[in-house]
Amino acid sequence: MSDDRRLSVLRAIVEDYVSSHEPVGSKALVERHQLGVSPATIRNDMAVLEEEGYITQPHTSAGRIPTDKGYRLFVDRLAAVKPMSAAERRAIQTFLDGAVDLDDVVDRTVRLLAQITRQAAVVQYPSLSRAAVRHVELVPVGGRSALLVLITDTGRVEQRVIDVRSAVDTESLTTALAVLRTRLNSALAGHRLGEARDSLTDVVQVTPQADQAVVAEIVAALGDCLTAGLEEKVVIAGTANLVRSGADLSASLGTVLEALEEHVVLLRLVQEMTEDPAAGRGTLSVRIGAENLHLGLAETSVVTTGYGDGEVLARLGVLGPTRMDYPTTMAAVGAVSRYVSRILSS
Amino acid sequence: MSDDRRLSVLRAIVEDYVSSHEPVGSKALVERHQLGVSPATIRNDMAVLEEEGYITQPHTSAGRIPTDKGYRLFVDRLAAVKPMSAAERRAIQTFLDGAVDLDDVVDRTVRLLAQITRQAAVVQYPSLSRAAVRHVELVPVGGRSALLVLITDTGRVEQRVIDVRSAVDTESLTTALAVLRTRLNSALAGHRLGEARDSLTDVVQVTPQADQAVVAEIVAALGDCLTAGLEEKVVIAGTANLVRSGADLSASLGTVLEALEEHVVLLRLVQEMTEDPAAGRGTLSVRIGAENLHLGLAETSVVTTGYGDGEVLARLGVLGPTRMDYPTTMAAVGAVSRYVSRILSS
DNA sequence: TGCTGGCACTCCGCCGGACCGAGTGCCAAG
DNA sequence: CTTGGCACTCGGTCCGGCGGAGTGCCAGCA
Repeated sequence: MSDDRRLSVLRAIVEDYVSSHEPVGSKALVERHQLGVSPATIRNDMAVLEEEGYITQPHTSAGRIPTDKGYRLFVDRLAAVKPMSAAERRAIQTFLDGAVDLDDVVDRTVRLLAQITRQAAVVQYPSLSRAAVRHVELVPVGGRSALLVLITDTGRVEQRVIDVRSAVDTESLTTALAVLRTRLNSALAGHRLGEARDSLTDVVQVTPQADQAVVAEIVAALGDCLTAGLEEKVVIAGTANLVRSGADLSASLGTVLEALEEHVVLLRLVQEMTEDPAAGRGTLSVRIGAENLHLGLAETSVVTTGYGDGEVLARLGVLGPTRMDYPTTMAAVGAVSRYVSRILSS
Repeated sequence: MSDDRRLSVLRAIVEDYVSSHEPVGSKALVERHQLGVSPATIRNDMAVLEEEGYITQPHTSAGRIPTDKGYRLFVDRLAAVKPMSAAERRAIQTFLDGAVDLDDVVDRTVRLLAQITRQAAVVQYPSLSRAAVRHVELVPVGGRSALLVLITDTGRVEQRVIDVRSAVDTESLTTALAVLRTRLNSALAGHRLGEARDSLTDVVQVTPQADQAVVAEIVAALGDCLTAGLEEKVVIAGTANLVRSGADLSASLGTVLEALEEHVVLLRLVQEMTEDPAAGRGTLSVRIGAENLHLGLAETSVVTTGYGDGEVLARLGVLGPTRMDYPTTMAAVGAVSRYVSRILSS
C-alpha cells in the first residue's frame, strides 16, 4: 500500500478544507490536485485515514474533514513552510521600527500579528525572571511614604508606593532612604530578579540596629516588587478576527473570548507551550484543538514561538480556529518573532 | 387624545421587547400590562407612535419594536430607576474594597461592571490633566541615560528612559540630575499637569549656560511625559457578554469588537459623552444606537457616568445592544461609580 | 370624541414531500 | 492495487399549504 499517497491525500484534504471551509470529497480532490489516480482509489485511502482517526465525516455521505489528529500530522510532517513575500517582510519591518519603547514594541507587535494573520494575537511581556536589576530607586514622597522604583535591563519598570510605618519623621526617612539606595544598588545591580531576593537578606543583616525596622519594611516591599515583577503580563489583539473567521467558532465564541480575557488562563497556556518538546527560540510550538487543556479552547489552535534578545524572554503567537492556514500562520509568527527579537537586541 | 396612555404603551413595548427580544403586538401588551383598554385601542396608539417614529415593525403584520428615538424617549422620560438590592450593594462594596492600588481598582471595577450588567464594560483611567504633580524623580541609569519618573497625586506613575546625548560623562550627568531634580520638584510640585508645562520654560531660563543643553533635553522629555500623561487610557472587559447577548449584534459583532479594541475610538466616544448636556458627576449619560457617531456602534448603546474623588476625574460605563435593560444598567453604572468614587476619596 | 368588537387581509414561520446532487461503499474486472 | 460502475444514503433546497399572530379599517356604542 502506498503510504506516501495517503499522506498526500491527507495534505490535500487539509489544504482544501482550510480554503473552502467545506467537507471535501474524493472527486473534488482529484480535480484540484495532481494525484494521478481515480476518485475510487482516493475513497479507499480516505476510508483508511478515517479508520486511523485522521479525518472524519460530519454525516454519512458527506465529504471528510480533518480531525485534530489529522491537523497534528499535517503540521508535524506535511506542512511546507510558506515563505513570506518581500513586501510583507518590508511591511513588518517598517511597522515595528517605528516603536519608541518596550510598551510600544509590544503593542505594535500584537496588532501587527493580528493584522497579518487575521486571527487573534497574543504577546507575552518579556519575562522578568531572567531580567536583571539595572537600578533601584527610593524616593521620599511626603509624610512617611516612599516610592520604590525597580528598573530592569529589559526596559521594564515596576513601581510601588510604600507607607513606612516605623519611620520617625520625614527627614530621618529621607536620609535612611539615601543610604539604603546605594546599598541596595550595589547589592542587587546586575543580579537577576529570580536570584535578587536572596541578596536582600544580606542587606538587612548588615544594617545598624537603629534603622533595622525601617529597612526591614522597605526590603519587604522590594521583595514583593520582585515577585510582582515575575508575574507575567500578556496583551491581546484582533479578537474581532475570530468573529470574521467564518462560523466555525460561533458556537464557542463566547467561551473563547472569556478565555482570552482571563489573562491567567492565557499565561498558563503560554507557559505550558514553553515546556513543549523542542520549543526553544526559533522553534514554533503548535497546540491543536483539544490539545489545549482549557475547555473553552477546544475548537481553537494556538501557534506560538519564543522571542527575545539572544535568549528567549517571552513568547508570542496567534490563536484561531483549528481550521486555520497553518503554513502561512506559522511563517508569520516566525517572521514577526525574528524582527521583534532583532529590535530588542538593539 | 390620551397622551399619557400612549407613553405608557411605549414604555410597555420597550419593557416587553427588552425581556422577550421579540416584536410585541397589541394583544400581548394588554395581557401583560394593566392598560385598562382593549387591543384595538392600543393598535390605534401604536399607529400614532409609529407615525411619530418611536416604534417600527420589522415587517408587515408583525409586532412593533422600539426605534432609537423610542428608546431615547423611554430613557429620558419613562424609565424608573431600579434600585439595587442590598445584596448587590454589598457585593460591589466587598469586591472593590479588596483593591490595593489604582491599577487594581480600575481592573476590579471594569470586571465588576461587566459581570453585574452582563455587558461590555469600559473604564477610563483617571485623567491626568486635572491631576497634580506630586513628585519628579531623575535617576541616572548607567552611561548617559537617565530614568525620568513622574508621580501624580492620583497615584498614577509615568516613567521614561532618556538618552541624554549632550551629556559629557556619567559623573557630571549625575550631579546635573541631582540639581535639576530639586529644581523641578519645587517648580512643579502641586501644579496640575495641564499647567505644569508652562512652568518648565522658567526652569530652563534660570539654568547656567554650561548645563543648558542637558537641561533642555531633560525638560523636553519631561514635557513629552506630561503630554503622554494627558493621553487617556481605557480598559475594557466583558466582550464575551456581547456574544451571549442574543443574536441582535451578531451581524455587527465584528465591527463592535474592532471599535472596542481601538482605544482611540473609545476615548473619543467617552470624551464626547463628557460634553453631553448635564453629564456631570452623578448624572448618567446615555448614547443610543446611531447617536454614537462611530459607524460600528450603530446598533449599540453606551451608558456612562463620571467618577472621581470629589471632582470628576474620568468616566466609566457599559456598552451593549440598543435593546438593553436601561433602568437596571443605569442603576448598576451609577452604583459602581459611587463606590469607586468613595474609594478614590479615601 | 374616543373606545370597542368584529372582520378581512397580510405575511412570517413551520411542516412535509419531492427532488437533486454530492459523496460513499462495495464489487467485479483489469 | 487500481479502476469504473452502481446502488444507496442523506443533507440542502425548493415548493405549497397551513396556522397564527398581528394589523388596519369600519361600524357601533358610550
